[in-house]
Amino acid sequence: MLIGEFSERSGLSVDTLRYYEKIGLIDPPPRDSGGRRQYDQKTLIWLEFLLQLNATGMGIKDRLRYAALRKEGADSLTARREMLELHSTAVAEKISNLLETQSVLNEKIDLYRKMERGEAVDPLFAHCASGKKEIL
Amino acid sequence: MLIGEFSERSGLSVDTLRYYEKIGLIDPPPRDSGGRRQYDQKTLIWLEFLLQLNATGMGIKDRLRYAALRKEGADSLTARREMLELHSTAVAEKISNLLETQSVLNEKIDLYRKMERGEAVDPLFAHCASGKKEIL
DNA sequence: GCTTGACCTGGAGCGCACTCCAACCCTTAT
DNA sequence: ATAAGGGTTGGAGTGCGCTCCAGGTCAAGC
Repeated sequence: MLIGEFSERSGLSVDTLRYYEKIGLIDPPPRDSGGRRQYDQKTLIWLEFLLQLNATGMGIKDRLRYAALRKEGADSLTARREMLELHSTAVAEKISNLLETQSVLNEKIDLYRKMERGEAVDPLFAHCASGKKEIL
Repeated sequence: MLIGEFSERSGLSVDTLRYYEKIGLIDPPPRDSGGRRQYDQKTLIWLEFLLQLNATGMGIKDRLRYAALRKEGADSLTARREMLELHSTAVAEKISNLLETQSVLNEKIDLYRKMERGEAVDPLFAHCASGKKEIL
């Protein structure tokens, strides 16, 4: 599979693919007679996993580290598991933060609805005589 | 309250505070006789809300837009509510993506545990005669 | 044989969100 | 009076993660 097709399948731009290769996230694939990159299915699967790490907020440096461990082979199994466990904890934390903040957001939305109906006044002005002006 | 104290209370660096002022996220506070910024409690509350938007992945541009609406006063109430609703939906999506990816992560961790105990073989090599080398 | 279009390289540029710096000014304590 | 420890400014620099570009090569179809 040439880079164009690989790009479509992975959802990454051609430039990004070459960039990932340059920085070492994916191995340089073999080339065809004309010097063009020939990607295979395995690389796609690997890349998709990388993208999931990415989607959960793992930065390039850590993905690089993970990729480097993977290249070391079976010896790095435990190290990789530990990395993933750490990351999983971080993701869990991120999720709970998001949940918490989302409830703040929804409370604010409710407040706004009430204010729109004139049923509430901006809390930042609740102590004032006139509750007309709002600032939240 | 001077910028140093405000910085500590908000958890933002002094530089970031001045940066936020420069780009318009927070209003220029009044100055004391010596030209030093004097922050008040309200700004702190507002800033904390901004930080929550930030924590849920709202970029500076959108926070700027929200800040601009807020400056318009009560007229922008509905617009702001709509912004928050959109954002809340985005956050919900983000949460569900994270949850999904987290389960992928945990499956992988389990697989690694099994591989470490020799109870499993790398799926990418399951079709091979020798399941010794692994690549996941 | 020529055009078209996808690929190649190295390197520059970009947008975000800060972060740091030099050079200066005030206030306060000694 | 002076030195320390805040504060001020404008502007440059940083790190991340791409993204774009010029100028070139190659393969396949008409």
